[in-house]
Amino acid sequence: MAIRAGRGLGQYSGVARALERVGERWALLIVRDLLAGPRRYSDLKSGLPRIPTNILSDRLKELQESGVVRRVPTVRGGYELTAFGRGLEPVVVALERWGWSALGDLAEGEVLTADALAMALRAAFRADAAAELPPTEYVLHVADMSVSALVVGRGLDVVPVGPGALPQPRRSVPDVAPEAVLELAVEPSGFRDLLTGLPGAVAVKGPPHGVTILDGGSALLERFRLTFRIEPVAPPAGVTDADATGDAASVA
Amino acid sequence: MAIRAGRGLGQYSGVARALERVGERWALLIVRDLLAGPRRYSDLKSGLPRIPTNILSDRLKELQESGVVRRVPTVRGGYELTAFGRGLEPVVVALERWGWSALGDLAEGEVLTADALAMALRAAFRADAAAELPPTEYVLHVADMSVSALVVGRGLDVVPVGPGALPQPRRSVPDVAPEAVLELAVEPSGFRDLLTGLPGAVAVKGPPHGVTILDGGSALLERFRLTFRIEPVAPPAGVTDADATGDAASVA
DNA sequence: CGGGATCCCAAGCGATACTG
DNA sequence: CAGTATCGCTTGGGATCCCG
Repeated sequence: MAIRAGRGLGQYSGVARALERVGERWALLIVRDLLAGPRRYSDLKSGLPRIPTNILSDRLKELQESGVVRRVPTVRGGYELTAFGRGLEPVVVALERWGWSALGDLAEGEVLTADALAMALRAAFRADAAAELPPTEYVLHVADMSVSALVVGRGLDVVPVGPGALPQPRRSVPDVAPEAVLELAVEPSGFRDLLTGLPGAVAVKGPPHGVTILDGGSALLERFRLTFRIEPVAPPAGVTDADATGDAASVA
Repeated sequence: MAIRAGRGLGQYSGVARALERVGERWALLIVRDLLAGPRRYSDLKSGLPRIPTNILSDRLKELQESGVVRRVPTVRGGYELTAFGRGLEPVVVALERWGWSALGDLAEGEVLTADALAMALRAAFRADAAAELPPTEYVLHVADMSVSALVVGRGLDVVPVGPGALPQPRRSVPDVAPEAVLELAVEPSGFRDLLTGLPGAVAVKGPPHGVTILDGGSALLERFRLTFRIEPVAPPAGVTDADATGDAASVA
């Protein structure tokens, strides 16, 4: 048990305490997926293709000991966040927003999962802008998965649709029928531009590359872009050698 | 290139990109300290007593390659955050707030540094409450170090005072003379209660244990507690055994 | 068949020593 | 003071195997 002494960061600090609990590799990605709802072991594994199974098992055990994750009693292999674990949402959202500026292009072998998509939408959500718009449902199809985002007032509820596991009935927004529905087919490459682009650009240039409107008008797409937007923080500047941040692709 | 294959998380996601850049051990603690201002190698080393020097060297190199950190040209061994790196403040603040709920007591061998203190104050800052209070300076003495927090309207500027390195003249708040100054001597143990306690408690019970007013009245202490407060998110509940998971100190 | 546990190897981390 | 070099140990990665 003297091992534990080596693990601590030796700091009496909230940041250090947080990192001791969820700072290990893969831990916050597991939390990200569980923020979308309860998941089974195999769901987590398939959503995180590069994680070795023993590491996933270890992390889940550690996260349970930290009080971040608990097992779902009724479901074999089911895991969910505790209230304490759900408190990590601001952390994950902040990471998502910051990392967005360094997203670059889809690299080979990288996956885009429904849970990652859901978190991106949560991080991009503008409650202030949404509050002035009528209740709307946005359905996004990316590759082989789909997510539905229901926006009512300042509330947002994102649920993965399709092969997602453990269907959760809880909708955190009031049960109102949306005034309108926008349905988009999005290429993984166009997904970044969809959330990054400036509002108003649709009216001028139409949908970004890789985005097709399946249902709804371009006015609804504009509404989407007012509701969901991630402001780039600052370019990863000052890099001496090449890094893979290919944000130069979008020629202005 | 093959190196990257092993390191990458294989996810096209902002969270994954962020973790690939600042998810390594110690990285976010280095960022935390640099958020307080430029620091020299030795400052970072002494603020992070448990970090091996080669790891500090490696992390600084990696953070420079990621565009998070740059060297201060005029100072030997000086480092500072880039604009991109300063964009991590919401991440660090969110971690600080969450980790605060799991802070526990000061464990043996743990240090409380001025930079950690400054980040705690930043995370605890309530701009809404501060906006309705007159400009105030708060000086905290903890162990052998001191920090000064100047609050003007919704603005906050925290500077470590004393043996801190690279004195930075920049004050982000307007240069107003504070209407009042509160000076506190705080034990490391009392520091947590000072930021966690509910407002109003001072009037009833006086200062928390381990907090002594050196200058200013208890009304100013109440002002402090309105201005700086970290709401606990939720207890690290649901743990099977004691909540001492992660720390070796089994002693209560 | 899904949910993990066990191996082995490589890479990362930690402590110390050493150099410009 | 600001790192680099080296070494043993711990951890993560990948494949396999076991158990219900």
